[in-house]
Amino acid sequence: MTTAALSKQYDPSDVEARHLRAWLDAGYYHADAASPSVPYAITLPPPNVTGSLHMGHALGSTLQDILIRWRRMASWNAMWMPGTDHASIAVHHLLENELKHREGKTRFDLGRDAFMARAWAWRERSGNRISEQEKVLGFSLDWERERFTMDEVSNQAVREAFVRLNEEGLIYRAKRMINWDPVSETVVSDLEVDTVEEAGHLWELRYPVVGTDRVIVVATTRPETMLGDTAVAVHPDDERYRDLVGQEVELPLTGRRVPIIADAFVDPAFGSGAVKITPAHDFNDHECSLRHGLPIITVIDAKGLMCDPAPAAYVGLTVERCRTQIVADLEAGGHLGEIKPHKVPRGRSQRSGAVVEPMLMEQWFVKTEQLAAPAIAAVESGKTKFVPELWTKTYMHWMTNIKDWCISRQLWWGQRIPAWHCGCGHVTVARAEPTACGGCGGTAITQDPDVLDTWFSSALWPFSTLGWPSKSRDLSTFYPNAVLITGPDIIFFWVARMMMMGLHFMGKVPFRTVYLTSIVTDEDGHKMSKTVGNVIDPLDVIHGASLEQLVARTETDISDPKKRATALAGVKKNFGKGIPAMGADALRFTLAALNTSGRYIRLSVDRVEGYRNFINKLWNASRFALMNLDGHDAEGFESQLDAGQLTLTLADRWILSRLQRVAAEVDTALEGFRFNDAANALYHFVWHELCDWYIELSKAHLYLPNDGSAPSPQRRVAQGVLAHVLERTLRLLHPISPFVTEEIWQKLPKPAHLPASLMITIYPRGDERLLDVEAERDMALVQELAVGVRMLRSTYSVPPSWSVPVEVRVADAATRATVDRYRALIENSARVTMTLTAGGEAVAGSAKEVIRDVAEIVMPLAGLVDVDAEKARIDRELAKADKEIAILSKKLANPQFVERAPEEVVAEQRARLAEEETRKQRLRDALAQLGV
RNA sequence: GGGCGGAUAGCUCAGCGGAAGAGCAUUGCUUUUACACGGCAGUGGUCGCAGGUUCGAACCCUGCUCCGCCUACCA
Repeated sequence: MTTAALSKQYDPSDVEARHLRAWLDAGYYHADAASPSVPYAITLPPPNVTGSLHMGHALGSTLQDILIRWRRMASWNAMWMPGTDHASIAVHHLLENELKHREGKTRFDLGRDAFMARAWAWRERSGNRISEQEKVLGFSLDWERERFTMDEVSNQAVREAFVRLNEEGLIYRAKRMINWDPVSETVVSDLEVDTVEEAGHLWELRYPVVGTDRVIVVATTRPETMLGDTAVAVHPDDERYRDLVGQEVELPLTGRRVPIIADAFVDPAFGSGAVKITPAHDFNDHECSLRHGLPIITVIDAKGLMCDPAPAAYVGLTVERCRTQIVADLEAGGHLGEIKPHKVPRGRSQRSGAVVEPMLMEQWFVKTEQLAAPAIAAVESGKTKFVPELWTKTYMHWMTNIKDWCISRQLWWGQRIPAWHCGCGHVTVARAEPTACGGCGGTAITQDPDVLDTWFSSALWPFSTLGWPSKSRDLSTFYPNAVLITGPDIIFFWVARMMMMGLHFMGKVPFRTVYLTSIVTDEDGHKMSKTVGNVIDPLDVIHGASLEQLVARTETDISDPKKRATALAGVKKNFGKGIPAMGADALRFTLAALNTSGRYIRLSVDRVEGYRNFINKLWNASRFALMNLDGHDAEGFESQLDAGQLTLTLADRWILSRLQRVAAEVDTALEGFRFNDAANALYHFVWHELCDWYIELSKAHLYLPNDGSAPSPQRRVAQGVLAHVLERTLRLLHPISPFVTEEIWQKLPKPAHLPASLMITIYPRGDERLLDVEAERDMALVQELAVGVRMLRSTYSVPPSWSVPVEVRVADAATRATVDRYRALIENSARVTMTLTAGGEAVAGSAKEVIRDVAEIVMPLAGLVDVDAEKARIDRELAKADKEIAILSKKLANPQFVERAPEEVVAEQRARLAEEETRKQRLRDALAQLGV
């Protein structure tokens, strides 16, 4: 055997690279749309080409790969679609930042074409880096199909969808209040704005009422917008102002006269009960202005600077500076009332961090009401299900309150809106660039400068990746997808929109299940962030990284010196010892095992180390197997096992039965997306059953000497069962940890008919017919007795070398027969020699352990027993028994329980009471024998 | 303001109507030829609080207290 090939500690570095290449070369990742197998498709949420993969990607993709590898092994036609997203605004932000810091330029200095060239170069680098990382993590994506949201096929799909929606009247262009990002100089959607409460002030402005000596006081958090005020509003029922409604105020600083109006949206209890109305720069005010036909005066421009209709003194000031100036000027004029500190909800652009300015602008919109209805119905009827189910509510809530979707962006990196403007005012929307205006026939037409919201192409992704609008074989085979796995943060951005577009264009839901992953945080529950210095990079976990490397990278990554300092402090605190290389398998196993239905996964290097240890345990169990499989005839053994021709030991029968159970458990768990249950079931099986018990017990047979040239029959069976169980276990583990399992599997002697790779073996399913209940029951007794003896040995510090004689008192003939039959197993694993008795005499100076109501272990330890310690231990046991007895007796004494509870429950409780009473008696005897 | 979650062993979390579980940490013992990234054996919990439903509640219902996350036009 090739024992020399296996090192004591598993080293993932060369193993992973080797199998990765082999799988790719063999084409195992590819799925054929023409395959007769049942399709199972997943579309990878395309990562943004903004950089590299983070832990959130690693989690989501690991879960997807587990499903894909599992289904592929279970003979489904499993297809996993890779791709990347152009991430319009995110890439803009990134490149524009770089431009600003490195060259001191804006994108406008550079120009559209040059900027696009840079963006393409960036996407090339980032896209390649991402796919390399995905390969390193072992993700079995169908690379032949790799796509990009801005490739030619996707562009075509986008134009087709836009044109159709336009023809159907579901796209319109209108001047609306929108959120404006004055740094990126583009509209952003409501979803791209984070509202945070920031400390600010509430200023009271005193507006004189025309023709009276009265003053109406309005409260505002944004005094500078008073330059664009066109009314003052009060509540219609507000007694204080009723007589003023219909009159005018004269605005300070501008001298403009504006009306006092009554509108029910005003809350009389807030501030003074009077509100200044700035229709061009506030959502509420704008709606109010529409109700009252007020003029709209824009005083803030696209760069966030005060502009023309404002008095010349303010033009060109930033909003903040203008605010200070206005307050000073108002005060000078005696128009300022009280100033109070106030928490101001302030919208900030998610990407640029700029304070978002509500502005009135012409934009393109998708009408969502009609599109949302089928998307709501599909979830209500269960055509698409959310897992965990609680997300259904989030989706429904959004969908039923959906607003029209603003799809235009004043950016360059993205799909250009397929609309051409003409001097005649007509807008021509077309799939291909038109040569003439569709209205007047004139040729002086120009394409709309705007690009589409990134999420427009993403919304089409589940079918645009399959060739839509062409009617491809891929489309008919792989649409709808089986499942979508993504983070809950993009339910609105993406999931909802794919549902709408999928149902609209394909007539079917895009996926049957939406599985929402947890969010990965650091071990304290904080979001991982470069500037905090708590980011665990998946590649660092796989390949390892020294503290020096982490520090160096942080230094180059963060240009702001202040942020760099906090980031470095974080890195040093969190990764003081660096990150050991733990391999992709360990990381994947960790992510699967920690993925509960909770909302967060607190990840730490320590956690991964725990599962790295598990991988190492598996490695060493395999190493042990390979060291002891000389002469093993896999082919012959398998056929004899199938034919039931083998004489199996209790341990053999038990582990084979347990294998069936764990296979069934894993199957059920994966079926229900309970990845943690699957991972934990395997962890427990490998470590605490296969390693702790089966391997230990099998040593007695595996260490038997070869009888001449041939191994002894007992040894052959032990070899066969070990090899068999290990081989099936590797298959079960493969979807979670593909590399180490493939590596071991390749080395394991196995029947010739098996394929060339573990990846394409058949996934084991638990077979109930192969369960051996009797073996499991007997083994449980063996384990209890062995553990009981070890406990006594440990308590009394019996040297490991001393094979203690013990008396085992058994309650009945059946138990006696079982214990007797498996005597060797117990004696071996507990290093003890047993005498079986029916009970009886006290043995002076002995320690005793009671095994339920079936047996007692008496260990004679003349002179060794610490009477006080033994008494304390037994007292503890007695207290437990007494407590149980009290609860059970009370229950059984309750006539209503006996009458109303199901018969089997009552019977069970009676049995337990009897058991506890026997146990108690034995414990009391033990105490009496101690002579205390 | 509205909505949704969470509160279970020192930590992180499973369990979600019929005997309190795991991993890590911790305490002994242990370098025995698969593994010290190991082995063996322990310690550790009136399941946030208060009511209710039930023969029976960590689990279902109500209220409360903390803690998260979405979401919203109190200027």
